[in-house]
Amino acid sequence: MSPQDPLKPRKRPVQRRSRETVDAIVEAAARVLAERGYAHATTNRIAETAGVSIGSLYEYFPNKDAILVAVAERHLAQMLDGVERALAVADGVVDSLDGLVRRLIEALLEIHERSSDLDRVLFSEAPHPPALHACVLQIEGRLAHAVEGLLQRVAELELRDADTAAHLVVQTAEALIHRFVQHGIHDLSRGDFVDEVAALLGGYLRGAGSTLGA
Amino acid sequence: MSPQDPLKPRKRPVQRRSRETVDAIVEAAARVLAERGYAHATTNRIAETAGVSIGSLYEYFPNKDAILVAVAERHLAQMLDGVERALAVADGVVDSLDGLVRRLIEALLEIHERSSDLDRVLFSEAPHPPALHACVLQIEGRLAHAVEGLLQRVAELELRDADTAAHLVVQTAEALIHRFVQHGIHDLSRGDFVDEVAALLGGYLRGAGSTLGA
Amino acid sequence: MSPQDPLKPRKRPVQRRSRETVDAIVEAAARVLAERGYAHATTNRIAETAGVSIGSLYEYFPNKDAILVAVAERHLAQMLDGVERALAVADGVVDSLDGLVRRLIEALLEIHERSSDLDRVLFSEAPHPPALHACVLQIEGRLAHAVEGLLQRVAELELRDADTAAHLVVQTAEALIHRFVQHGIHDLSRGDFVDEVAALLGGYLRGAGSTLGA
Amino acid sequence: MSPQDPLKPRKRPVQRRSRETVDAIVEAAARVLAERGYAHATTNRIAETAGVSIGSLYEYFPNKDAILVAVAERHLAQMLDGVERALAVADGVVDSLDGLVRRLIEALLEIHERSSDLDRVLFSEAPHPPALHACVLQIEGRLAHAVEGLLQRVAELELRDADTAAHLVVQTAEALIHRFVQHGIHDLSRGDFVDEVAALLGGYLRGAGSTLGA
DNA sequence: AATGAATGAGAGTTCATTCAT
DNA sequence: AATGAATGAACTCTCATTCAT
Repeated sequence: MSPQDPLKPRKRPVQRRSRETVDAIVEAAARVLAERGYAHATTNRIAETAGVSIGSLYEYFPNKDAILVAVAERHLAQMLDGVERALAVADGVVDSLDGLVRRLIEALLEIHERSSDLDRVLFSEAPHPPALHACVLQIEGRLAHAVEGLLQRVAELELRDADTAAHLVVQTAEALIHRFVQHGIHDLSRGDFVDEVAALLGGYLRGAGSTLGA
Repeated sequence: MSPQDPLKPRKRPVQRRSRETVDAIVEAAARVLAERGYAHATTNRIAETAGVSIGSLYEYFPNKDAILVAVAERHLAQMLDGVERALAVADGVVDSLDGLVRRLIEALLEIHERSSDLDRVLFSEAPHPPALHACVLQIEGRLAHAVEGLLQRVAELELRDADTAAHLVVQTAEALIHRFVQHGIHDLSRGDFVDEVAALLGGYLRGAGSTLGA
Repeated sequence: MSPQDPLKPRKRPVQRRSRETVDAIVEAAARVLAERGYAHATTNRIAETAGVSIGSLYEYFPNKDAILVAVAERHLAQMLDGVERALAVADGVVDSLDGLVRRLIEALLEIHERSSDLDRVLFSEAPHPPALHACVLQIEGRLAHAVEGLLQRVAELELRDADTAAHLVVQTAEALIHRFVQHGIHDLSRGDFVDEVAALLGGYLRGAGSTLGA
Repeated sequence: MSPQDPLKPRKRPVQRRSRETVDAIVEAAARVLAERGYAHATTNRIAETAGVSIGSLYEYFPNKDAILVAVAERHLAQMLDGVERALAVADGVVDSLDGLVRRLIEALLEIHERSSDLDRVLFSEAPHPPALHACVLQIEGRLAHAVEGLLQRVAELELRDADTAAHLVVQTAEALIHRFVQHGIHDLSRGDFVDEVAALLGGYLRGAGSTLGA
């Protein structure tokens, strides 16, 4: 009745059957997107892959982009989950800066490696409706927040603006890792790449207190 | 009829008139892509904007992606040109590391700001055929090479692997600046952003000799 | 399963609850048709508005057109009722021809004004299955019959074929009033319009005896 | 480039070939509409009937309703033409009121009889976008104007407001004839129907001078 | 060399209707 | 008697590409 947000799922699936349908659609969409790219991921193909009629698909999603957003949301949530789990190990332990940075890089790297095709489609190829962008922002914000919390426990650091530093670290890691996974960087091996990024971020964080303060 | 590279322009424009037609098409494509996005940049629209019939467009380009590649090539060449020009000022002068890094950041930032719409379309929205990717690689390689040359003149540095360092610097700067121009980073002002990136890259380069050497 | 008139309601609603459900559906359909037009009055929307599941709707109506016919029947019955009530006032009184004609026009006009949206949808926009047409015929017949009865009491008239005259009067009034309410006629004010139609019908009736007789 | 009127034909057909294409489409649309009704007159069916690809159809018409409007415009123009031709005979001759009225009725009747299917679809079944309505208004206006001119030559008449009278005559004749052709009126024969309408309009016009003046 | 009318596969989306629950 | 998830044929419309002129 109300002219609803054009990218929000159409109805809450209340019954178990419909919940499964929605899951099947999102799952199928992720696969089709990863395998064929955005342009060839047609709604009919997604429905077929999900083992669901096209009508059912449109029962739950008002249009193609809404599916895209749902896929991205699920994917980003999984990513965040993975990284948080990886960082959580450090929670009790007093970690060195280098250890922390490397754990972050490794976690992000593994996740990107596991879903590189979907990553490419979702964050390079597909249109970025505001809803998707907002979702990315939120996830990166939460990731930065988690990193910030850890940074403040590292004895050797005295950051002037931990918030900004955390954001820049996350953005830099994300961006470089995305590039590395997608098309490599200057033929660097995986190990060398990690070393370089660790050096980059470590150097930044060690200097960040004085730099901004200067 | 003969099997030909499907993304290379169809004929060498030998005559002057042809050359102008090709230029007009590429120019028009760049404008249409920037203004309407990849999805709405139809070949008919491009031809119309170029003041050329759709038939003529296909005389010079075998398909839509070939136009895309041509636009990207031209755009990247202009970008490289701009950065090289900006860095060239430093050629005679013995520059400080910080000065060099900031000049690089400023040059890239200005260029991205000037063409942010086209950048977004070309590097986020549009499909990335191998030919385009190769082109990007080449440009980034040349940029890294230029940066490497400058790095070796900076007295304070003793890089173990200047080549890799230069590549990473270029990639990091590129990636962060692209993100900053497209959707900002954590509400950082332009000035603060430049400071942070300078700190990031400066710290890396100063530490790079020992880190890799360790 | 048995071949059944495809536009007749499916089951006699014998029980009270069923009767209420049917009424709710017809009422909802009338509203949805008036508010969104035939093309956007989907059966799902009607069921939802009626507070009934789509399954239940199809329990009582074999298809969409059957709902349409039911709405039209109810609407026409209400119209007839209104006009008959308005004319009934004249029953005891010996009315002048002009008074009778004006009362008819006013009654029809008011009714059309009250339900102009539904009128438009029902009689202009929607398909006219035979069942609907039959219904219209019947109502107009009864209306003509009522008018005929009144005409015969008007002293000043001596109609040769009161039946035909009554039908023509009703048809003309109906048609002109429908047009006037839907899109106006030559910028005539409501009052002027009534005057003109009264003149038209009055003139016809006064002349009808001799004209046909000639 | 400009966001054009969504119901205006897309391009002026300049070359002869395209002019023929447009004509074929409109002609085919008229036939398909008349034969299958609005709901089943799909754009693909129209294109196929016209012997033209669906792409070509959308080259010249931005959407389905634009075709409808084009059909209506052509049809109305033909109708107007026919009536004007029929009335023109009276131009030189000093006609009696009854003669004039009958000639109008006959002309309209013949035209409606010739295209009753299309009439039904165009004016009852199909949606009435404003563009179509404007077109109807214009034609009826011109028809009324022509009738008004003739009325003023009829010696026996002294109309107070010839403009309004002409409009009402045209509207009434139109409406009744449309009904008569579509579903008959009270089993009246064609001849009787013409007599009745002539009586109706004649009576009105003869009385119109004094009625309005009263 | 250039034109632009024509093509048609295939896209996203709707909605009357069915049927397992 | 009632539900509402599921269906899928059919729709309108787009656009990269071809080819007769």
